[in-house]
Amino acid sequence: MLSERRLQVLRAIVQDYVGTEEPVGSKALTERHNLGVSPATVRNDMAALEDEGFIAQPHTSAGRIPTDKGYRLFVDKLAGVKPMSAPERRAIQNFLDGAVDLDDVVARTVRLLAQLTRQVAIVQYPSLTRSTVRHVELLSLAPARVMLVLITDTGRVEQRMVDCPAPFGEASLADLRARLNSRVAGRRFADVPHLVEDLPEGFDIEDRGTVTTVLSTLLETLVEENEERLMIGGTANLTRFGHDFPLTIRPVLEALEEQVVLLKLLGEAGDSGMTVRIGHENAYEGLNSTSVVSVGYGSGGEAVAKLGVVGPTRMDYPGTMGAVRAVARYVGQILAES
Amino acid sequence: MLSERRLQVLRAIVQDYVGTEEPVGSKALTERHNLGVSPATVRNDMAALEDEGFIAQPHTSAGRIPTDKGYRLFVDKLAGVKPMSAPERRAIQNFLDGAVDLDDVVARTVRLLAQLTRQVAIVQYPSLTRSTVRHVELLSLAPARVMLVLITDTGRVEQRMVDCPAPFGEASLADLRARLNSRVAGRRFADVPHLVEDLPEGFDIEDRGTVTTVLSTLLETLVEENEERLMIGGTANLTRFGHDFPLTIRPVLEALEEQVVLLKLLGEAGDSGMTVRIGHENAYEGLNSTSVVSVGYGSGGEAVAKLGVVGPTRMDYPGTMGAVRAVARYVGQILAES
DNA sequence: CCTGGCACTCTTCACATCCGAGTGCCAGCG
DNA sequence: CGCTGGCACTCGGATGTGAAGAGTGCCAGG
Repeated sequence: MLSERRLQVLRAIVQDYVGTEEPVGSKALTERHNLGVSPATVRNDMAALEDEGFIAQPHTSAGRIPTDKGYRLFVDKLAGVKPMSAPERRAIQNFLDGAVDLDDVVARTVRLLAQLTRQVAIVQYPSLTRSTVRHVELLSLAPARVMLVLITDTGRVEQRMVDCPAPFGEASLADLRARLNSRVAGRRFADVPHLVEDLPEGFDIEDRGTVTTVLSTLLETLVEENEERLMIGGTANLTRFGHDFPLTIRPVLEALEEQVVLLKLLGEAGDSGMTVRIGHENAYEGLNSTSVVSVGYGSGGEAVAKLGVVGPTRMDYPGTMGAVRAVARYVGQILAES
Repeated sequence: MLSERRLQVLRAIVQDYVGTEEPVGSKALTERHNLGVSPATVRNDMAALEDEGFIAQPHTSAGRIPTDKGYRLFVDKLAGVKPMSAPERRAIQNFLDGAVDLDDVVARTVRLLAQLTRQVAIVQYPSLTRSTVRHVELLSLAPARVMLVLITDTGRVEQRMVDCPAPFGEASLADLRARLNSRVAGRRFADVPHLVEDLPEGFDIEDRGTVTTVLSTLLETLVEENEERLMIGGTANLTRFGHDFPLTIRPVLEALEEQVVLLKLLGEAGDSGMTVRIGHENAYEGLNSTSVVSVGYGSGGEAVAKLGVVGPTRMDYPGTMGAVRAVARYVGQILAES
């Protein structure tokens, strides 16, 4: 086990490196932090830390930089979450309060996160399956064409066109709409499939085909992989990434374009509490030089989606985590109000 | 006026520079293009072209590169639009045909454009005001809470929450819905404002406030600046931008985050036909080292929105223009079908 | 008007050098 | 036993020099 001082040395290395972006040497360390020991002692500690794999030297005669393992220890044991200041919290709230609809909430959240953390922000739309049905609407656009609109309690609206196998009268439509809503309104989307199972049975034989078609479109919309959407922002912050620019940034931009990758990324993160994935802990190779900080947010107790940021492994973890947590909290509040 | 040969020299310079990304000299030119004259002659021509401002030297003893003015001449007079090959056209069509809703169409279009041109793609959602109303739906979510849903013939759906000044009965709602639709269905959104002007007058005094509120929300939704949405993609292509990376790419990424800037960008482009804005022709400073190729697209004769790409001024103009035009054409077809 | 020749200009690259930050190790001290 | 100062060593980054090469402008001659 590492001695207390060695942990302090590691903490100091992480903090300095995050601040300066340059390998930090023993002398600089003793000067900037009063560790109460000489550079030589620190050098011994550093050698030990390097043996354990917490820090590394870019080349023989340079200072040390933290490894992914070093950051991991730092995040787990050495650093807390830095709470937002009161003015910051107020600013967050004010900014989010101005939103007019869900798209706007998400868009504002992305901007906010990107600005606060100076990193790339990712915000997932509230999951349908984890939300509650507020209303299901059916509109007849043509004799055999129906538009299906799902509305959740989080304000999300999803619509889908349905081509019916047979013309569907206005009366039948109203009937279906009423029965459907009486069954599912107020219920969780996840429960919808078995709530509507036997619905077609109550209809005339000639309408049954259409009812079935509408329902299957409804169920399709709820399939996990279709229903996930997200928004990203702050990609301009990637330019502050580091020195070996094109090589690092390229795969990150590519990853950000692949919603599938991002969704998986957020999906892998723990369901409750904040998750920090550092460097190679990320399954996707392009993100091996980044860290992802994510957390679930929700209107009530349960998380309905996640949000987070992607930044260089060399990031201000306490600050980032503080910002992410605070934003998630306020977004949850906003959603609960609407 | 420039002689025929000098124009050919300019064309050759543009083509070579676009291909190699390196300043092109007189000797290389005569070798790669059979101009039928010697390097010395070309040198004279180049000197003339430089005097006129079409090309420039990065430094005294280097080859020439085209200036914005040079590209402009190239695009206007020297190059055509390179049509897509048959397999390419088929691929475009296949790819777009798979879309399930408007969001999907737009998302696929962005991907497609980015892939074809290897540049950053921007696709605007069909403008509300330039589309036709298919249906206006009103849903009662709570006694004094109505959801307004607008559906266009292009498949776009916009929803807005309305807090009513007074409870609004289901009957009144149905009444309003019917009257509203009979007035505006099938009409252009742009005409909606004066079509509904006197609508409140037909209602009981106690409902009139709510009707007015609903209508004003409807009109707000149509205000130009609110109703424009767009999607971008292919930002990873920015990494192939050039050498002086961070400096060029940063402002571009920033511009791409500012939807306002992009909308203005597309807005400034001509309404019909393809527009190419080269380097400093772009009003927004951050895009001074990029060119923007854009064109309107629409389901029928008239353009309902625009799409385009942003790339380095050093781009393959004929190819890019060909891709942009082809994609716009097919998107129009898809929208018309839905 | 075109051409070959020529002197000139600059950038780029390779190579050599120097400097300093940082290290590891060791002997000595508390 | 752990901490310290001292010291030799390493290596990367900065700086400088020189040669090579690409490209130019200009001029005299066809």
